Amino acid sequence: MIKHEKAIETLRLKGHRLTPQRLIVLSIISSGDGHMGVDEVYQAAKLAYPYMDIATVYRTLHLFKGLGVVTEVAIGDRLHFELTDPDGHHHHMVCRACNGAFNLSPHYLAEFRDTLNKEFGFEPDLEHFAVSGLCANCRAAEDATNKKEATQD
Amino acid sequence: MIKHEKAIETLRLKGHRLTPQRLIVLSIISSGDGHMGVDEVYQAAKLAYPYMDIATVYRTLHLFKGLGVVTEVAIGDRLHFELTDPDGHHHHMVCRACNGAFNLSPHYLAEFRDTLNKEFGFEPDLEHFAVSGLCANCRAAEDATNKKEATQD
DNA sequence: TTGGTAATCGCAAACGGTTGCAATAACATG
DNA sequence: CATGTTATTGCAACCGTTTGCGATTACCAA
Repeated sequence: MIKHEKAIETLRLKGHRLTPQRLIVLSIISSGDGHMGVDEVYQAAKLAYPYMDIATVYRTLHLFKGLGVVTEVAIGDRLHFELTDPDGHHHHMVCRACNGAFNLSPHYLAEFRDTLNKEFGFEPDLEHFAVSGLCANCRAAEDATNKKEATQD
Repeated sequence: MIKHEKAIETLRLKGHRLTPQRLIVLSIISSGDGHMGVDEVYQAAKLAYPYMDIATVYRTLHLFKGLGVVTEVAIGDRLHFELTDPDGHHHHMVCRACNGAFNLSPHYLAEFRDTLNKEFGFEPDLEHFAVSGLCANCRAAEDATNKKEATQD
C-alpha cells in the first residue's frame, strides 16, 4: 500500500484535489491485480460510493495516467488500466482468440524503438503499447481446425 | 483499376452479393490515394447514392477487410481504410501531435515479429498495425517549447 | 421472366468513451 | 470556524462505431 500513498502525494503536489471519488478509484486499481477494464472499476466504485459516475471514472483514470500513476492499455478495443509498474514498464501481448494478456519486457521493444529513432527520427509511444496477435496455445488450436475463411458481419 | 475487378471477383467467389452500395464504397476507396477516414468515405458515397447509410459503410468496410481487399489502420482513435497493398504490406507511424501518417516498411517490423515468435510463440497481427508516437518535426517543436506537465482533463 | 429466399439494407437504438455545463465541494485564507 | 475561489462532480448530450430488426433486393432456380 506504499504505492497508494505515493500516488496521493503526487496528486497533492501537482495541485489536484483529494476527492473521495479519486481515492476510491485509486484503491480499486491498487487492490486489483493487473489491468482492469473501465467497467470493472466503475462497478466496484459504485459499491463504495453509489453516486459514482462513469464519466468521473474515466476522468480520474485519465488524470492518473497523466500523472504516471496508472498505465493505460488497449485490450481488444476496450481500455484497461493498471497501476504503473515502478520497477520498469512492461507491455502486453494480447491474444485475439482467447483475449489472454501476456507481459512483454521492454527489452523486446528497445531495438524496435532504436530503429525507428535512427531511421526516421520517430519516437514511438511504447508506454501504452499492446501488440495484438495469436498466442502459442491458440495458434496450435487454430492449426488443428484449419479454417481460414473471410469472416462476415 | 485491375484491383477493382479483382476485388469484385473475390466478393462473388465468397458468395457475397454485388450491391450498388458495395461497388460505390469500393470505387471510392480505389480512387482515393492512401487511407481514408470513414466519414470521408461516407460523404463521398452519399454523393453517388444519397440513401447510403453510415452503418452500411462500416459493414462494407469490415467485409472488405475480412476479404483482404482493404486494410484497416487506426489513426488517433479513428478508423481509416485503404486498399490493401498487393506488393507487400506497409505499416504506419502516426504522429500524436500533428496526426501525420508515415509509411513504415515491413522490414522494420520483421525482426520484432521474429523475436516474439521465437521467445513466446506469439504471432503478432502486424497487418493492421500503426505505431503512435512523435515525428521528427514535432519532436523538434516540442523540444523548443519545453513544457512537460501532467496533462489535466 | 417470374417467383422464392436469404443476404443486405436503412433506420433507430445501443455501445464505449468524451465533453459542456450548472451545481457542488475541496482547499486556502482570514 | 466562516468564507471565497475554483477544481471537480453528476448529469445529459454528444461522438464514432456497432447491432437488432423489419423491409428491401440480389441472386438462383423454375
